[in-house]
Amino acid sequence: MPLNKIGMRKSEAGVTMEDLAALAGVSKITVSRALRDSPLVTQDTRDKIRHIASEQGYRLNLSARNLRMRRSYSVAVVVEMAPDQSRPMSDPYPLELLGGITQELTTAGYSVVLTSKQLMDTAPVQGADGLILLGQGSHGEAVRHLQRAGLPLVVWGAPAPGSSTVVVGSDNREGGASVARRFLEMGRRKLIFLGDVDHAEVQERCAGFIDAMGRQAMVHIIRPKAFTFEAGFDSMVALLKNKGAVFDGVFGASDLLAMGAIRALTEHEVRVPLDVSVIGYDDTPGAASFVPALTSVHQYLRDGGVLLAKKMLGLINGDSVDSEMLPTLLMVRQT
Amino acid sequence: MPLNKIGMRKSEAGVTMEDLAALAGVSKITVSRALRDSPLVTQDTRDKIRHIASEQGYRLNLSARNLRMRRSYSVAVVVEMAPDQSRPMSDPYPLELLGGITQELTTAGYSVVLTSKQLMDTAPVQGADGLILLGQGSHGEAVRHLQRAGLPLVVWGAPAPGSSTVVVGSDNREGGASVARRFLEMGRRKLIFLGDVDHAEVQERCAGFIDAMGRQAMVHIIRPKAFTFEAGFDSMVALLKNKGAVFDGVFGASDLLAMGAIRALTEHEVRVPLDVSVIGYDDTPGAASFVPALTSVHQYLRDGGVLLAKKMLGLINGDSVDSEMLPTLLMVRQT
DNA sequence: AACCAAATTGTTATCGATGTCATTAAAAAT
DNA sequence: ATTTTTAATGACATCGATAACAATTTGGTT
Repeated sequence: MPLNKIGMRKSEAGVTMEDLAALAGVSKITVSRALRDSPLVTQDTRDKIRHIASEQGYRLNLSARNLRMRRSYSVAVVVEMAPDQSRPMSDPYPLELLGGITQELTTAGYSVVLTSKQLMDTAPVQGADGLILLGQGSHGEAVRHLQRAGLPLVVWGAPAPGSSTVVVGSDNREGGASVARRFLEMGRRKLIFLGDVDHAEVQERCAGFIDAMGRQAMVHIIRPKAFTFEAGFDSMVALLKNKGAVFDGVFGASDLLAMGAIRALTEHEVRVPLDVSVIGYDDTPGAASFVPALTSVHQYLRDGGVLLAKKMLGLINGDSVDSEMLPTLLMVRQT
Repeated sequence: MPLNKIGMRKSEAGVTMEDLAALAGVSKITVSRALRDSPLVTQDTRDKIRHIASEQGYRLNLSARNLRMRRSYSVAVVVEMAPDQSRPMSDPYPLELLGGITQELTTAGYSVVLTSKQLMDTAPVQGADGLILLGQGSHGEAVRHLQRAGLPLVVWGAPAPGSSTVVVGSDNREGGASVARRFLEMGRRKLIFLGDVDHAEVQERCAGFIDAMGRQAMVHIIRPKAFTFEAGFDSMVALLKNKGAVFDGVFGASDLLAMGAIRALTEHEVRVPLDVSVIGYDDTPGAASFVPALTSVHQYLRDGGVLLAKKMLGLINGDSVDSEMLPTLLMVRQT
């Protein structure tokens, strides 16, 4: 081990396996084995080496290991990190997904490298062992472009019919269906679906909603462009102006849309939920504390993140991996 | 260059500088220099090498470079990624900060590695060249523990008086002051501050608010524990029950608190902003579309992220770096 | 033409960890 | 006691890039 004049480890340079080897009186390969719990080394020496290592504050040099292993042990996650109204995933959501992803991947010994679409051609991304895409939908050129790179790829969102891309998402179809069942239970038969069905996930919610409803109710679709409170408010005001429109239930494709709708209804003397029942989607933190407390479809986003990560590890590992949808839960509250 | 039987580059293994060197008829160090735009190599050979590189789809092996450079060129960012009501930063915010950080660091050639508090002892974090802490306040044992590690550290939040930690945050004091000025302008003199002043950032907002107000107005402080809509609603209801309380302005330490307060006021036949004016903090996406549109203090969080990153690069670079507060902007709307 | 300075390019060693194959020590079998 | 197995450890080469220094070429001078 390199020593300086006063017998200390040379500067802050960091302890290497070689240093540990010298201290333990073994070769560095033995140190390597010991630290990796290889059965090729005696329990005794293993313990001794581990002890010295922690004593010396040894840290594995990832660059060295990764170079040798010809792997980066890192996964790049692409998120859109600028605010954008035209998204159904309201903003807290990517963070929860990220939480799940990070937990799972880090525990498995991988680094999670954060990027945005614009930065995808940079070295850290290209060197990653895999790529997770959040938020911008599962189809579109972005995905196709990425697949060409040949990297393991997992996407959050709604699955595209013909595509072989591995997609993880919450089961929007079933989520929509659960709302339908709730309305039926409550005897609501003239319903409004509020949301931009051009968006894949919203389309699923709508489809599940209508399918489950069958011929038991009428559904009218209104398509605001954004997913905001304001959009919901405006759409509902417009609808209320049309005296011919009669309805007793509104399904908003996002909580904000639903809240905006409730506000509009209330201001027009329509009582929620007495006259009209309203259900939202996402179960945003605000939903429970809204007045009246909003009934909403909850998504297990942290679990979604964990699952995304598991699929990614599977792909990296060469397993065959399928898309998977997570269950949702209808949180019944006042509306 | 290693060739296989049919004269192709060996498998997917990846092109190395050595391969490029062989193709260009130079040595690999020349390739290295050319790709780094070193002035030590002729324009001609540089062009030739760059051309071959892109033709071959060459990618720099970061592990190899980092090993050699004894650096990781990565910065770990610690975020709390589970939802938590006791935070003033409402959830979208970390994401915007992350956006700014990622943009700046990635552009500077660094990877952004995501972690949470629980995972801070894992290899990717320990190997990082620096650490950015978001959200959990600038003081507390977490920071002290981290500083012991000797890594460059930058924190988002309110600066602690005696501490030498580099802190970046938005100027909560000035934000509070801007609210005070607005109330004075509107002739409001009996004011309520709504927020948990135990929290450092909120305390600053409150202090700036009261200071700027001077003796021109009375301020009564109410301290809900959470930062939610509900907390604001409940606090306000409690206050309204107390018939003795007279006030014409409310400053909420978060938009949700303010919105909750407005809701409570409205339900008690108090007109906003006619009878009572309400101002929030954060300028959440929902603020502008709230009905009535909420006046709120806007923070430039993306810029904050960029600044955090710049400070970090400075520290890594050995520069002396100071804490810095970002300006805020009062978005005057209806309330 | 001879020579020196500057501009280019190349050689060798190195970063820290790990796979391969060789070697030694210990245990088991004859 | 000697050979055979088995277990434990070690020497060497290697991953891909770069710094330090050496070698070569080029151009300009006298």
